[in-house]
Amino acid sequence: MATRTRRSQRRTEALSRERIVKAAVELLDASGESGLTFRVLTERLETGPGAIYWHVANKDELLAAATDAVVAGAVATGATGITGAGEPSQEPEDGIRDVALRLFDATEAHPWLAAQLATQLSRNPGGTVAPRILEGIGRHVRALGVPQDGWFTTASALMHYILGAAGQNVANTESARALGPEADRGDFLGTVSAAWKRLDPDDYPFTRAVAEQARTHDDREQFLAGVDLLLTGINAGHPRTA
Amino acid sequence: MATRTRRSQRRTEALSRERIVKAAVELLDASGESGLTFRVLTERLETGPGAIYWHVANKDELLAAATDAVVAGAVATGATGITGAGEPSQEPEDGIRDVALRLFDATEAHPWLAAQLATQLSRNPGGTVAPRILEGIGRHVRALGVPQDGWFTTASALMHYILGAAGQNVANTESARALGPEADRGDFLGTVSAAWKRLDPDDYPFTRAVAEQARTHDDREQFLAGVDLLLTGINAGHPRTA
DNA sequence: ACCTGAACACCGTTCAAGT
DNA sequence: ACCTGAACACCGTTCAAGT
Repeated sequence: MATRTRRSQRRTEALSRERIVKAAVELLDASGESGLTFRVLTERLETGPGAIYWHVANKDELLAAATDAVVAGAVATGATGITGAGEPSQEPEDGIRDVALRLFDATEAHPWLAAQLATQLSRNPGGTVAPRILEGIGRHVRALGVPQDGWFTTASALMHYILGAAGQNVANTESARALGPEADRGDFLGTVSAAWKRLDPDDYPFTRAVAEQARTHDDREQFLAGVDLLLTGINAGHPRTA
Repeated sequence: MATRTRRSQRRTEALSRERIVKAAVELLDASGESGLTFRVLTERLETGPGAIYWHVANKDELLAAATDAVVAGAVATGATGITGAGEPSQEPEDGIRDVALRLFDATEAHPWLAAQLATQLSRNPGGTVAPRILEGIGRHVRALGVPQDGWFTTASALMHYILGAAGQNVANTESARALGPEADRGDFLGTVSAAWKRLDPDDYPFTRAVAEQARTHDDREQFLAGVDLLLTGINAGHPRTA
C-alpha cells in the first residue's frame, strides 16, 4: 500500500487561514452552506479538525471570513470608480450603479452569499463587511453632492436596498436550478407566476395583477430600476447645480 | 410516583401543526435559531420526534412555517390600510410607511426573522411570504398612481429595501444585547463607531467620516428616511395630478 | 508553533411498533 | 390516523498527545 513516497513531489503546502478560507468558499460555491463541513474540509485539506481549529476559532468565524473575502473581491474589482490616473472617470450615479451591480453579480456567482451577508451583518455589524460596502457606495454619495449630514442615511439606504434585492435575485436563480438541470429561470418564474395567478382574488388582487410581470421581468433591469428610484429620490433632496 | 391522575384535569391538547409552529416561534424568540431543536421541541410539547414529523416534513418546513406565521401576523394587523367601513383612511404614502414599519417592528420583536426571511425567500420564492408582503405594499403602490407596468418593479423595490433595512436593524439591536444585560444600543453603536474611526484613513475615508452619524442615528428614523427616498423617486416618475 | 485523530455531546431524521 | 421512542448517521468541537 505504498504509504511512503506517494505524492512526495507535490508537497502539500502548509495549512494557513488563507488556504482554509479559500477551500471553504469553494465548498460553499459547489454545494451551498450545508456542503461546508469540517469533515469534508478536513479531507480536502488533508488534515485533522484540530489543525483547522488552530487557524480558525469556529465555524461561524469561518463563514464570516468566507463572506468577507468574497465581498472584498467584489467591491475591489474595478477599483471602485477611481481609475489609475485618478480622474473621476464616471458620473457618481454610474459609480453607484457600478458598485451595486458588482455586489449583485457576486451574490449570483456565490449563491450562499446573500443569506450569509444578512447573517454576518446581523451577528457582527462591527465587522469588516459593512465598512467595505459603505465605503464602496459612500465615495459616490459624496460626489453626488449630498450634504454631509445626510451621508450615512443615504449610503445606508442604498446598501440596504442592494442587499435586499441581491438576496431576492439569488432566490430566483437558485430555485430555477432546483427545478432540474435543463430548467432555466424562465421555467421557474413561470411556475411562480402561475402560483400567484391561482391566489385568492379577494386576498391577493395586487399579487395576481402583477403575476404576469413577475414571469417576464429581467432581474438585472429590475434591480437597476430600484437603484434609480433611490437615486432620483436622493437627487430630489439636494438638486445639484453644477 | 403517581403516574396516573397527574395533570389529568389540564389534559394535554392534541398535537397539531399549529401548536408545533407556535412552540417553534416561542423557542426562536427565546433563544434564536440555535434554540430551536427537535429535542427541546419534543420536551416542550411532551411527545417524541416522530409525532412532530407526522405534522411537519422537516426542520426547514418548520422554519418556513414559523416565518410565514409571524409575517402574516405583522402584515395583517391594522388590516393593511383598509378600515372596516372601506374608506381609504390614509394617504398611500402613509399606507406604505405603515406596512414598512410593521415589518420593521416584527423583525425587532423576532430577532431571528430577518435572516430567516432572506433564507425563506431565497430557498422558496414561490412560497407564501413574498405574496403577503407584496400585497401589503402593492395596494398602496396602486393608490399612488403608479402606472400598471411599473407595479411589480416599484413594489419589489420597496420590499427589497424593507427587508434589507429591517435586517440591519436587528443587527444593531442584537449586538447591543450581546454586549451584556445592562448595555443598551447606544453602548453598542458607540463601539462600532469607535471601530470605524480606527479604520485606515486611506482605505476608509467615507466610513470614518460617517462614524459619528452612525453613533447617534435613530434606526427607525433612518429606516423611514430610506422609505421616503424611494417614495420621492416613485412619485417623481409619475406626478400625481389629483 | 503547529498538527494529529480519537472521543464527546448533540443534532435531524427514520422506522418498526403501538394505539 | 396519530403517536412512541430507540436507533442511525452525521455534525461541530475538544484535547491529550505528538513533532
